[in-house]
Amino acid sequence: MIRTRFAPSPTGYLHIGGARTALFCWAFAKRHGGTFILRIEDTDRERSTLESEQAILDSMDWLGLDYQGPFYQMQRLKRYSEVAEQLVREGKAYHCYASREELDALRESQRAKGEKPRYDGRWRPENAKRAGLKPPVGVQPVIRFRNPDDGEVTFNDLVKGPITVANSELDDLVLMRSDGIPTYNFGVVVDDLDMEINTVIRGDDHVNNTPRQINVYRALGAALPKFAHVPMILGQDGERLSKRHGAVSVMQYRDEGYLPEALLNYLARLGWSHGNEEKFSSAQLIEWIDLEHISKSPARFDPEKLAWLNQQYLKEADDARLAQLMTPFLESDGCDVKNGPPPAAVAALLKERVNTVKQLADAAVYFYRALEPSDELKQQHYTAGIKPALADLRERLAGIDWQRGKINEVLKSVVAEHKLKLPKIAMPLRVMVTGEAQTPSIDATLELIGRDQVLARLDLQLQAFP
RNA sequence: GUCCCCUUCGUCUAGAGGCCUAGGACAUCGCCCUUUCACGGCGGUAACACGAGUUCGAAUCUCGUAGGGGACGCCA
Repeated sequence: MIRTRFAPSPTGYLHIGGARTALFCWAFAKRHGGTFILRIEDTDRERSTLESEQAILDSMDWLGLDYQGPFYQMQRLKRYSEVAEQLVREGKAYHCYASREELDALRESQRAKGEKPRYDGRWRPENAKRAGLKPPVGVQPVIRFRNPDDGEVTFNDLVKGPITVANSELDDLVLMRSDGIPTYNFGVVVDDLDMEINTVIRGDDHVNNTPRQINVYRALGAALPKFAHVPMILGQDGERLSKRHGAVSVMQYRDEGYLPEALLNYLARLGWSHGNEEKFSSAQLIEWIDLEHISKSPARFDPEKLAWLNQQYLKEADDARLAQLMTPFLESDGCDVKNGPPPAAVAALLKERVNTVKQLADAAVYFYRALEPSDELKQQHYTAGIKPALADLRERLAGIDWQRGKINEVLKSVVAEHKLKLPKIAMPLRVMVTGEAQTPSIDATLELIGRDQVLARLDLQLQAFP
């Protein structure tokens, strides 16, 4: 039985890199009929916030990644110190009284000498004894793990293959801080053990932590989970993704009118592949997901391809759903949606011309209120000599059955009688009614806007004609 | 600085020694469709980082170089 987990720290919104990791964990668990756990790693009291936690939960929800939990590390404090004390008793960990200043100085001098900064083991019992170190009074010690001095740690990463690190590269990491809260490297191990996580899928940035954690597992006499480290997502410039790259949080994509299934699909395809498949559902992802096809190198985030995918999903999305998503945008733009054309019909007409729901709403505005054409458009399309034909058209539109086919007939006959080409009259008509030069086919557009509105707008604009 | 990892079109990738004169997708360019703009259809440009090996044969294996990323906290 596969058990995976996603363990974000609530120090910020859920960003797309985290979302992708969560997606892989989720899909992999589902693929094997296993369990996917959400664990909130809230041991950083400085930076953890309730808002962040909520944002993470909301994002998971919006993406449809269902989980068991959430579990909170701050509710398991007792358990960590239990395990840490046990390690101390067994001589596998020890108390360290070194001050932060002392450690900073140590690191700095090491760096200056071109060495890898690392704790020197000064409070290891035998060293402290030899040096005659006595625990300073009133200082709360941290608990450090006694890392093996020799040998090396090798593990077979399910994505990257075998990875080996010499123990001489590792130092004695802090397990428990002086305030009794576990550090990340200790918390994960205890939790993953207690929660029986057997497949750890997480970001690339944890590769270097893995050997340390493996040593802790061993000290605990525990069996190792399998590790799979997925590469990071980079910005378009190849730099680590950050706010400066624009939208990086899942919520932003929701707010800009992306569909969760599109984001999920894009994220899945970024750094993972199933042959040449580009567009696939979560169900298909679950069926196909495997760790072998996750690429080893970081991928750049491409907003254009996401936009394209979103458009693909938009095209086939249910009109009523789109109407619902689009309405708030419209209303905040001052449109009276209730008294205008049915938004589902509007969405149906526009959805294959836009990339996002927000764009959909932007494109729908003229269905709900008149937009004044720009001077440039007027100049371009309000040509001399065309006014009689337009006036004629206006009169005929007033008397027909208001439906697309009839509108089209009138249009054609006016064009014929005035010996014009269709675009010659369709363009000014379009601009007059919608204020724009680019809209869906004019008959369908007119039909939806409604006769009263169309006539009123025509009357107004006809005055502006030369 | 030290250690770990990575390297196929601009981007995401297929590729697991001969199927590769390297395939797909986004982007880009051109044509078609067309009542504008889209959608759609067709076609084009474009890549195995470099250098040595191994092999009858290498994008695929090995080594080196260069470049990129990551980690070195009482952060996660």
